[in-house]
Amino acid sequence: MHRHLRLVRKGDFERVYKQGTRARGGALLVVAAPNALPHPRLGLSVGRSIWKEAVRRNRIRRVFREAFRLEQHSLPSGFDLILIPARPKLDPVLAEVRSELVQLARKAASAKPRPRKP
RNA sequence: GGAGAGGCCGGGGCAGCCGCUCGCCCUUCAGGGCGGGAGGAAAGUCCGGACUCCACGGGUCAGGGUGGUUGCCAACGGCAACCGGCCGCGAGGUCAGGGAAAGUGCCACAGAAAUCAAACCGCCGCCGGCCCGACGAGGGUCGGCGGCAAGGGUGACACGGUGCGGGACGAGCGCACCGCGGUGACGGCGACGCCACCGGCACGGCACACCCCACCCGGAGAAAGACCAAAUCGGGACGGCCCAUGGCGACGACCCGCGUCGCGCCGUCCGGGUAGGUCGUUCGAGGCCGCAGGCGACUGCGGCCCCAGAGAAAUGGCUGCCGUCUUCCCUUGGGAAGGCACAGAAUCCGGCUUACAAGGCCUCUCCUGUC
RNA sequence: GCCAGAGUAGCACAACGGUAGUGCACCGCUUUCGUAAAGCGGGGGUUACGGGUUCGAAUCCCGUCUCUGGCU
Repeated sequence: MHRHLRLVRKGDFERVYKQGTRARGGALLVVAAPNALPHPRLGLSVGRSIWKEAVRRNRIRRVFREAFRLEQHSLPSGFDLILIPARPKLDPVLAEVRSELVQLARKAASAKPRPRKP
């Protein structure tokens, strides 16, 4: 996907974590924050605690990215979305991730921003 | 046919659609076309280098590493060939494999004794007492003196082992063979091998205990480092304004007055530097093929090829057909379901180590059977 | 990317190269009307794993795995 659809800067991640709203499902944890752009942007965070092997973490990133690519027009526009695996040892299935992504992104986007403790 | 030893290959294949990333080209700046796009271990980070920056006059010491020999290599703790010990009938495997007469230390328990030797049970001789016999010969027993280290027993290990002779019993006391040590000749670049002679035998083990000897080693690491450079902050230079005729400081030798400059504001420029960006960044001790040299590791020459370069980090998703394995079903023959490892580049090379499904190949050894 | 440290009974920890122990926990007994505490007795270990040195290894050496921590 194009570079402008991705979340790149360290500052962007910190802004979303600080101001964003969260929604959790069986496979995904979505953090959403408005970005003043006419399209959504994607950020990924897959740490070593999910899988020890790099291959498996790459697999999760690729499935998440593919789900975002296929559903980007069904997502609420003007939001930055950070996708985090909801639990360790996740073996992602594309169809489930797609439907859950749309559902959780809409839920998070409509929720009221709630200031989190630093 | 069975049981083994050593080494190697492999890492599913072909298409279609939708995507990602890099390079080149076209472009109406929307995009389009063509080509490249994970590994043998990319892994662990255990060694060695290249490349950067820092430090640096030399030597010694300290600290760390290596440890049969000769070679290969940019270098190595890697590799090759050879030597020696141990294991295996063998093919082969394995070994940090220098020094224990430079010094220090340790060797528990058991045992008499664990290393300048020593003697528990013992064996033998002499002397004396007692007993049997007869007061003798001979024998038994107790004590003393002396000789011995063969046998028993302890142990992981006990001044070498086996045999013969010898002797009161014994003992390298003598001899033969083996082992050990020394000297010399010969072969080999060398580790070492082999032969002869001499010595009757002493020098237990542990340096993967400290240590000694020989050789090697400066430190940090691409988040190294170089360049460009917003916003903000403060620094410097120049110009202008303001001087409330005030405040502080400097200068005009000193005091008073007075004057000039600066501290203030604005503008321009300069250098430092953060976010961010660019380079380093992929052509290299590079692959493949052939010829030549070498037992080999490897080297030389010639030809051909360009083979990932991301950066909150690309190499993906879906589908069809074929291959292969397992299970099940009807049983010429097919069908269905499920599976097809270990694992993901981050500056780059040379090794080592570890992980790895199914399958396949080469060489060699031993046993058995048949011709 | 780079670099340290640790691994011993269910838990927390000991152990000059010479029979692996201590406390808590567990089981049984004593004590009590009963329980707790206390006392006595007992079980429980491939010393993370695989090799090597040594007569002998938790300890020394090499490799592997796991965990923890640090720098950036």
